[in-house]
Amino acid sequence: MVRSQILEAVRDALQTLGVAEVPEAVTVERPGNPDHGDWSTNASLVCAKSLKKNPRQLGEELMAILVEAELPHVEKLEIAGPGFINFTLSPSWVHDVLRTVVAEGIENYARLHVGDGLEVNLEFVSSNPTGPLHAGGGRWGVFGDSLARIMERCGYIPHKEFYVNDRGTQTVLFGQSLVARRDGIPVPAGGYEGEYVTEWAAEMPATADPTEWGIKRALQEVEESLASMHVHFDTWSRENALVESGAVENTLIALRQSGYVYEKDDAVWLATTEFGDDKDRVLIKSDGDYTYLLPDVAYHRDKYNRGDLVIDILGADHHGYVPRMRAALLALGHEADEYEAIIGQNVSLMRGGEEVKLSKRTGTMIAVDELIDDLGPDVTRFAYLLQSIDTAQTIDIDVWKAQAGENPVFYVQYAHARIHAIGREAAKRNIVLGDLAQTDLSGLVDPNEVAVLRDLHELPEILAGAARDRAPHRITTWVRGLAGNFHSFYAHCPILRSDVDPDLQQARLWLTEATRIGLAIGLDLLGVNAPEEM
RNA sequence: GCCCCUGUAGCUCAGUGGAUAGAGCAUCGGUUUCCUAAACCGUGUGCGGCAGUUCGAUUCUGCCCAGGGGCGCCA
Repeated sequence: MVRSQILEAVRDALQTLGVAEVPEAVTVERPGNPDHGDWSTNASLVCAKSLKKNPRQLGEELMAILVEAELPHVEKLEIAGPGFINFTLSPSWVHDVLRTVVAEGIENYARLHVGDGLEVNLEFVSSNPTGPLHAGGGRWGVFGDSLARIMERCGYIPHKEFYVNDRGTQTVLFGQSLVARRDGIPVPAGGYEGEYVTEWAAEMPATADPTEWGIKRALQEVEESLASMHVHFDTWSRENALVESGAVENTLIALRQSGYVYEKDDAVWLATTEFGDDKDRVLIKSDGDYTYLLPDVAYHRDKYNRGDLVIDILGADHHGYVPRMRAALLALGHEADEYEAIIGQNVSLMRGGEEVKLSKRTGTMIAVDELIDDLGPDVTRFAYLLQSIDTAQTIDIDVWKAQAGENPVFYVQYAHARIHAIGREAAKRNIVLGDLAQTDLSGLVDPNEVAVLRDLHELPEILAGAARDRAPHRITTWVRGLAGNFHSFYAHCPILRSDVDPDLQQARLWLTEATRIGLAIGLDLLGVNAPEEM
């Protein structure tokens, strides 16, 4: 679109002036200050040195070429500040944006191909099947699901997986805890003391295997919680299944063949320090049982059957785990760029002005269900996706509940519902939306109208950045901005009022239609409902 | 001690190698003879500190300070 046309012209001009390879640092950006035009390039600042010219002088030469090029929509060019070239465009450029958005629609606008069909395996949540999903796990669920949506729209083929550690110490302890609660005896040391254990123990049939039953019960709970936030997985993988299929033993053989396995103190070790880990790691304990690591390596190996790039989304408390997994995969011959770990910072919850501790074992935890019950799935998702995954998050339940009227989710949803309300009102007034091709958009010059269209123009770029940087919250930020500019437009620019010129009315109706498309795309990427009325 | 994340407005958080750093909440004050006021408009002492790289650093690098998380033959 416009921006890339300008950038191309700038790069061409630089080459004409003798810049053999135009640096990546040469960019075209939206200046913060409207006095600096619609677009601005730093080209002369970046390239002045290599051409041994001062930036203003180079700017003059660039400008002469750019004027010659007669770029579409460009009305004025000027040099400002230390040597920026500012482009002022006629409003017609945003009108092209409107036509593009409407023509491509929800399905195709901001549908990118940067992913080039790469199959990406995303593993997230993967909590122990020893209790309900806690609010922290909910963050990874919503983040992973939204990232998958974003990557899919960018041309990747995402595959969402949940890994179930249905084997090992924790699940056994959990089973024992259930039995203890059922029989009224003390929970074993390090066992699970949450209230849910007592509740579930009461449901447990006498004949059931406690560990097996407990895992099933917990998984059912977790799956329902995730589903209630519209988080679904393509594959649920079981640790036990990997043991039974021989995948774990095969992985051990493969690791041995790599030459990085050795025995010491009756245990089997992997020399992960050869790949940058702090210390070597045990694969098989001296008691003969696997550590967590070995089956997990087998699992990661298995995941490459369902993706060429494997991404783990982990909580901050697991970040120390990443170097050993990376080392194991490198030992098995995978390339460094085939594995990636996203570390999410922790979530804490506030209620009644106090922090609610999240621990399955001590029992003072808040399950995601409680959050969803209090806030609903849309608010819960939006709250989770409001900020960067790199930031420790505190969700104050009281605030999100109390704010119900002026909450960012409703603010955005209301913008969408408002557009539908306009449509309903238009029908009531027998105002019919005409053919866009026949519509004169030249009346859309109000700053509020232009602001909405500029937002829409930015979506593909924002989306690409969100996918590249694994940052769904950029979509949240963008969609809030679009909703805000739309509300301003609505307040300042009457649409259906009888004193509005018919041509302008049609143009504004098309503007609302383009906005509807943008909001629907943004909300869908977040997995938040776009209501037609509220 | 080592590793990861964070430090931006009273609070919760966005944001950018550039020319005047934003939003919501909170405060105070405005807006409705025809489109939903869940909205709009106005109101601000802020980039933890010190160096370095750069034409230019809040953004990149190093160190320091502060907060969170991790450093098991647990997961």
